[in-house]
Amino acid sequence: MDKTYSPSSEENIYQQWEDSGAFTPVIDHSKTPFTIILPPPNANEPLHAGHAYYVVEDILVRFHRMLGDPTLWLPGTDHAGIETQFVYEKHLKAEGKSRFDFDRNTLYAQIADYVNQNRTIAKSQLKRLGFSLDWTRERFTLDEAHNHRVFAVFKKMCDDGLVYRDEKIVNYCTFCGTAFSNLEVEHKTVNSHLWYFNYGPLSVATTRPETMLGDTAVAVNPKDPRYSKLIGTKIILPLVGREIPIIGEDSVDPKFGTGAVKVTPSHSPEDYDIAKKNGLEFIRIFDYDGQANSNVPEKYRGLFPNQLRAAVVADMETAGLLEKTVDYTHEVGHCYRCGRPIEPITAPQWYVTIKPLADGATAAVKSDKVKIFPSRFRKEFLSWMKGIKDWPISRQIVWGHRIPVWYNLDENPEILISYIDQDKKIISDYWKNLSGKYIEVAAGLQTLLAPIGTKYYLSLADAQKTGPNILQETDTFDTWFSSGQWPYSTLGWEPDGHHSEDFKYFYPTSVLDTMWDILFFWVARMIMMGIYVTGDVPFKVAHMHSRVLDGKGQKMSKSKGNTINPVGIAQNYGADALRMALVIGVAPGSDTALSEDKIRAQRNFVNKIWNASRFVLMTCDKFPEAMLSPFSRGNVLEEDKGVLNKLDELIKSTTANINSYHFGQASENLYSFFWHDFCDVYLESTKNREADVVPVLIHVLITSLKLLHPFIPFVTESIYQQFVEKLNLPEKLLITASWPNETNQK
RNA sequence: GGCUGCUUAGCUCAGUUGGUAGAGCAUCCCGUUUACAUCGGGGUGGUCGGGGGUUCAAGUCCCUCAGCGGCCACCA
Repeated sequence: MDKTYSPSSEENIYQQWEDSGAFTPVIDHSKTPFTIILPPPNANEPLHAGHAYYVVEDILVRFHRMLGDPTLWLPGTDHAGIETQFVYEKHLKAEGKSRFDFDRNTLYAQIADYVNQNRTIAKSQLKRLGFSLDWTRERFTLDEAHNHRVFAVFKKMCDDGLVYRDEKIVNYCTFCGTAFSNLEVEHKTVNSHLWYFNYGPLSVATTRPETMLGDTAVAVNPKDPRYSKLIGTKIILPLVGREIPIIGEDSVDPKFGTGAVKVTPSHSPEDYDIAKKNGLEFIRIFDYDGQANSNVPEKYRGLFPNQLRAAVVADMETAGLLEKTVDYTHEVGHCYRCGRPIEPITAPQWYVTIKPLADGATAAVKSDKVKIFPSRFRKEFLSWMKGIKDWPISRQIVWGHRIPVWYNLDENPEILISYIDQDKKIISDYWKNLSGKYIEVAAGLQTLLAPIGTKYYLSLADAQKTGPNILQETDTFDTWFSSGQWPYSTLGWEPDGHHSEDFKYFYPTSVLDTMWDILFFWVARMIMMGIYVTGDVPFKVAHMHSRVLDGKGQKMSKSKGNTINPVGIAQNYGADALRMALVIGVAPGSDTALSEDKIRAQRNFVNKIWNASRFVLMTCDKFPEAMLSPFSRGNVLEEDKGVLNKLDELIKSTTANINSYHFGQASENLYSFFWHDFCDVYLESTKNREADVVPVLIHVLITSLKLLHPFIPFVTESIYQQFVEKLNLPEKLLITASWPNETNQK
């Protein structure tokens, strides 16, 4: 053995594990399985330091494998809809192109190529970090099998009346060209202004002057004596000349601004509600690319919101109708992807009625059928569930599962179609003006926009029975609608009820581990959909692990240049050092600062284990006749009792700490025992002892290796192999060796 | 605005049911024919954010104040 541990052999060890079949469980109905589905990494970029936190799952999986449970850790990758398309569009931009240069099929194929390359990289990286995943069961969210399950569940939801289309206010990013759910909107504090506009008999205060062109009412509080007699009268909207009513609305706060609110139903969530309640007109003034449309006076058409704002304010001022401008700080929604302001806008979208699903999930969490750990996330979960809104599941992007509904164009001439024609020009027009060009339209199709109420079919065959000119919806599912079905889908749930053996045996899974930032996006959706589809929870425990920060406690980001490449670390210091550094002394769910110092310290620990083992092997060589005699708990000498008692405590505490997800404590105890109790004290004490110490030394070392193995699998396996050879141990691989029991009887 | 977490040694952080303060790194002294200098022995260093309360006993429970962070949220 070399004087220092070298991580260069780690890849060989991984290969040995994989070849041994240890990652693939044997289904045994007399035993309870232990199952984890890997949160599929996004297949759009190499892994980052956060992915190294899969180590939590590997610890659990290796622990249970050693306990003898049939243990499955199922790998996969996520197509990651908007995230991936966004990344890919950045590549396109670098080439001077954009998504508008391609028909949807071509764009999809390009992104698919890109993703396939990244999937290969991710797989090799996961292996490099030692994750004991069952690669024979690898999945991808756009696999045919997953696709057909997602579609079947959508159809089931339609049949159950849980799917509907509506043209509500949605969070729309005009740059990304798609709607988002509330979760994908980041609220940022913005220093802006309140503009006071004279609307004739009264004045309004607004943060969004540009939307006044779409005002269809002014609302006042009916109890406000200043305005109550104006209710029911009409005013002429400045700049536009349209007549709009003054209405009474309880939610208006008389103390804010002027106490009168301009109502823009198509561009403000609050105003949308007011309009629905009062039967107001909806005038959408922005198109989905963000430009002012033909509903505004000629001179404003084509302006983007910020340009329109300047123009409106200037014109109101010129008209003598701008009373004052006051500094005002408020929260504005921004696109979580591109960072631009979200435009609340009415748009037809597909929705899932969420209440029935949320009720099931809430009950499951309240009854602890799904335990959320650490418990503060349980509180967050329940309070979010309480206020949950219907889920907009459609996204106006290419990269994802295309929603499986089909339209007969001739039945729906008002469908708006964008396509690339034979001359490579983008045409955008209604079907009624395009009929006769079906083949060209279908070939160059980019998007279609079907008005609310458009008749649709849930299968292509059904649609084709009604006519020849059929197009599938171009919206895709929210990526979480797909990944929300990951647990039962990857295990082989089948819509026809003929589920796979895997599903029957491994579902519900044991633990779902992820970072807390996707508790609502993903964990909640999995619980809701899992219960709805299978009648059972998708996992019994949802464990939220820590967030990785840099050594100074700053969030890692490429722009800051403080990211850590986990594979680079593994090459320099060994995957074991990285793994240990991520878990040691970290409180459940808290942030962890990952510095190179910390990794180096753990590299030293790994080396310490290596050298202690070297010492034990040398002692074996010194007393070759003693090394094969078995360790016996019966005749333990006084001088060995101390270390054996501590070892027993360690077995007990490690087992308990892993079972209760206290990995930080478990690893700290292991570190402290091995370095101080075993090496500094006990090993030193054996240096002038005789052959009788050898069985004890071997016993304590091998037991320690077992306890350490879930945390630092490579070095422990590597050392174990030396002993297998020397002592001809019956268990040939540490990965499948048995977890220690307490042995020392006091 | 609602909810939630954090504040412990110079730095990064542990401390699971309350019982005389811990680790790693850094620092200082000593040590190398020794399994390991990616090491060993020893030391310096904290009135556990402030205040109050419960208790025989509080870093640990309760209240309050201050600072920092996170999540959620349609108030013009």
